[in-house]
Amino acid sequence: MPGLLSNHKKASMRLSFKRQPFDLHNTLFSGQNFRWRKIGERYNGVVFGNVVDVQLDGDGLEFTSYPDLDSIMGPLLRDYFSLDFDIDAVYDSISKDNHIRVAIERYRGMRILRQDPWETVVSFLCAQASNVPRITKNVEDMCESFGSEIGLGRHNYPTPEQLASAGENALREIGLGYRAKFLVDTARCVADSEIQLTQLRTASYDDALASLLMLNGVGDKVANCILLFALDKPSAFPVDTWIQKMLQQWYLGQKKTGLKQMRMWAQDYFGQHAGYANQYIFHSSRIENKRSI
DNA sequence: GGCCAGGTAATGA
DNA sequence: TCATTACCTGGC
Repeated sequence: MPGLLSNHKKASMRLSFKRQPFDLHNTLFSGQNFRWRKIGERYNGVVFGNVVDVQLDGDGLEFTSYPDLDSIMGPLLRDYFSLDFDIDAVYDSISKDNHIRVAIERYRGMRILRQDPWETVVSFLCAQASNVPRITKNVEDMCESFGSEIGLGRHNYPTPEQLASAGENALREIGLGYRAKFLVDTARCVADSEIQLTQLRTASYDDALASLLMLNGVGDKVANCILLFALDKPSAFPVDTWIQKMLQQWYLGQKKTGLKQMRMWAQDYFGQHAGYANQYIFHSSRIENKRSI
């Protein structure tokens, strides 16, 4: 159903980007965010409290938004999609060997989104020991049950206050399992301003990591996802089971090292944009694995 | 019908 | 510090 928003807004807006590679599909479906849906040639998602509908248009991104004006959403989406980010410079800096070069070549243009900190905390608390279909369902159910309705059939993430007052049992009822307690505990911390997530954008990597680790249910992996996808920490390097396997296969062999040690090794090896290397290794390993099943 | 998921916290050595 | 294990639930 293309033109989903056409009853509400006829105008659309186009954001151009300067001939840098941009792979919209793999950006939206590489496990950074779980709220985008492919509808025909277009992508429908919820960002900044709006239902947004986007499509690639040559070297530009065409979109419509509801309820806010496109002119307000334009700059926000330009930032969200990192359209002005010099991705080629990053490729140069992380191209340390053929493994990573092949991964980059395969998914050239896949970008790391600059997401809302709170939403990213919630997403990756839901993601632990789970899988993409289930995470997607959990997140959507949570938004429908506890988040405010926008219209066009979509809801916002619950705010920290909404999630805290929902309570652990209600979250278990919609299938979050043991993650329910982590979500409620963390929501309370944020609602009570025991942690200022957005301020962590200007903190150092080490300080922001230490702050996030104080949240119940946030360990090294989840914290690094939040740092990379929402808190402007390009060297963040989340080590999950996929990354672990690939690092062992490509670089470290089977010798046993702790996950944190692997993370630090990779940050040292790939440098200040290690997070981009992580995203390409993760995505290619997942696609490869799917093919072999 | 099991096994294992984009982990973490709580144990016990 | 390091290795184990319980924890919810649902894909596959």
